[in-house]
Amino acid sequence: MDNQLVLYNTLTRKKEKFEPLHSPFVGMYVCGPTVYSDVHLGNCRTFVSFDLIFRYLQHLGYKVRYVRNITDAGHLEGDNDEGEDKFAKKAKLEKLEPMEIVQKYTLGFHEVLRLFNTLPPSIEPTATGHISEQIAMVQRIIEQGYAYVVNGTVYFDVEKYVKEYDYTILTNRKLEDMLNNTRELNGQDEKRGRLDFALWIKAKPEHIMRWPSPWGVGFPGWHIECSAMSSKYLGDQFDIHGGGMDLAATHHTNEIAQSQACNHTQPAKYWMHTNMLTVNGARMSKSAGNGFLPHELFSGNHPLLSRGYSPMAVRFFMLQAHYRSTLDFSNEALDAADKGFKRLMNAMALLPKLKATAKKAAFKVDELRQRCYAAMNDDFNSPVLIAELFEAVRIINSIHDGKLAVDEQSLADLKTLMQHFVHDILGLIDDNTGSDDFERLMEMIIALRNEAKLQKDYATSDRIREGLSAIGIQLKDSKEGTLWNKV
RNA sequence: GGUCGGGUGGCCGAGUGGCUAGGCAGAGGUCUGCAAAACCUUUUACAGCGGUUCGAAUCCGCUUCCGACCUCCA
Repeated sequence: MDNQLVLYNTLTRKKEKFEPLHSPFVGMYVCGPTVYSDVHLGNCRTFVSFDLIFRYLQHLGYKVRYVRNITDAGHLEGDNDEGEDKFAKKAKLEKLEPMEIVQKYTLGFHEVLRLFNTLPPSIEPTATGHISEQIAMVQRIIEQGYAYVVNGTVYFDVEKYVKEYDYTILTNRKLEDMLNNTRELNGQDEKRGRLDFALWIKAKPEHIMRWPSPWGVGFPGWHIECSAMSSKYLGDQFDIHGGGMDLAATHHTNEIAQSQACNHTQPAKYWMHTNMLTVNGARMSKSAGNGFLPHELFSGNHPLLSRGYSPMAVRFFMLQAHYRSTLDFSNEALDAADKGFKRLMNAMALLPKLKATAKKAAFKVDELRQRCYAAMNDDFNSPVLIAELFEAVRIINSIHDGKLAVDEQSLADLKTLMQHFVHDILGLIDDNTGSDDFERLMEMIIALRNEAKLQKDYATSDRIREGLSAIGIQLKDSKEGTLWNKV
C-alpha cells in the first residue's frame, strides 16, 4: 500500500494524496441507477469509471468494500417533491406492478454491466430494502433539530443547517444566489425555506409504493436512501463517495447535509465525480432524447450510428478519456477506438506465443511498468496508461517480428505487466475470439491455404484469403506462420 | 442571469512553464508471390489579443465561442 496515489477531491477542488481512514480497508459508495427505465450509455460511463477505480484500488492491495445502490423507490418526476412517482408512472404505462418495473430494469442493468465487464459491487442495497433505516435516520435528523413535519411530510431545514454547516461545500455556490435562483413554488407550499427538501413524503391515496412511518403512510425522499445505506454498510465516515457530476449540486449536497445533521460528521473523505458523455457536444441525457441504449450501440441499430461496436471496444473508448473530462461520442471516434482496441488485443494474443531470443533484452520493462503506475497513480489517468501500453504493443510486435531482443525474465515481466494493466485494471478482455471448434477450423483452412501457396497456386490461396475477408476474418502472414483475427 | 468547466493538428484525446503523449486517418519506406498485418520514417496543433518570463499550449488579464449545473437524469 506504499503508493503515491493521488485523486481529485471535489470537496477541496484539488488532487490529494489518497490516505484511507482505516488502511488497508477502503469504503467506497457510488450512487447507482434509478431502475425505472433502461440504462443509457452515460450511466454506463460512470459505472465503468468507478469499476476502473475499484479495480485499481484492489490491485494496489486495498480491501475495498464497494457499495452501489439500486434506487427503486422515492424518485419523483419533476421537481419540488410534487411530481409523480417514476416507478408508478412507468408501471401504469407498461401495465405492470412497480416492483415488476424494478425487477425488469435491474436485470437489464446487470446484464449491460456484465457485458462491459464491470466487477459486481461488494454490496448492492436497494432503497425499498432499507425503509426502516431511512425512517430511523429521518427520525434522528428531526431529533437533532434539522427537520420538521408538515401534514405527514418531513422536510430538511436548510436554513437551520446553514447556521452551523457549509451547505454549498461541494459546489462552492453562494447561498444567496441559490435562493435567488430557486424557482417560486406554485400553490400549496408546505416548506418553510425555499431550499428545503423532503426526507419523507406523505403518500397520496393513489400512490402504490407506500410504507407506514411515525408521520403516517408515505415513502422516502430521494436523497435519504444513499445517506442511510452508506452509513449502514460503510459507517458514518468512509473513504470515497462517487457519482456522476450531475449529482453533485443537488443529490450529493443534500446527502452531505443529511449526514452532517444526523451524525455531525462529513460522510466521505473524498468525493469523486465523473464527467458526462456528450453527443455532438451536448450532454447525453434521458430528457434530451439523445441517448443511446447500450444494445443499440452494440447492434448499430440507431439513426446516429453507422454500425455496431462491441462492448469491450466501447469500454476501451471510454477509458481512452479521463473520467473527469467530457467524452464526445461519434462514429469516427468509435471507429478509431475500435481499431486501437483490436490492435491492443492482437498484441495480447501474440504475447503467449513469444519466445526469449537473447540473454539481455533491448528494452526495459521496469521503466515501462513505472510509467504505467505513475499514470494510474495520477488520479486514475487511464488515457496516459493506454498510451504507455501501446509502447508495450510496439515492443510485443517487434519481438514477434524478430526485430527486438528479449530475455526470459523480461518476457515474463512483460506478460505480467500486460495481464495486470490490460486485464485486471482496465478490465479489457478480447470479446471477439472464436470457440475451440472455430479455432481448429481456422487452423485447417490456414493449412490448406499454405499448401496452395507452397505449390504457387495463388489463385486458390487468394480465394481463401478473400473469402475469409468477406466474412470479416483477416489473415496475417508472418515468418512465424499465419495468424488471423476478426475485423 | 448566477456558478463552474472548457476551446489542442483531418477526428478522438493526454499534457500545467523548457525535453513538443497515444490511438485513428494521411504520406513515404522495409517485409511479402501479391496484399494485409507488423515495423521504421514523416506532414497537419495548442480559439484570438495583450501581459509576466531567458523561455508559455501550460501562469495573469481581456475578447470570443462552447458546454455543464442552478429543474428529473450518471
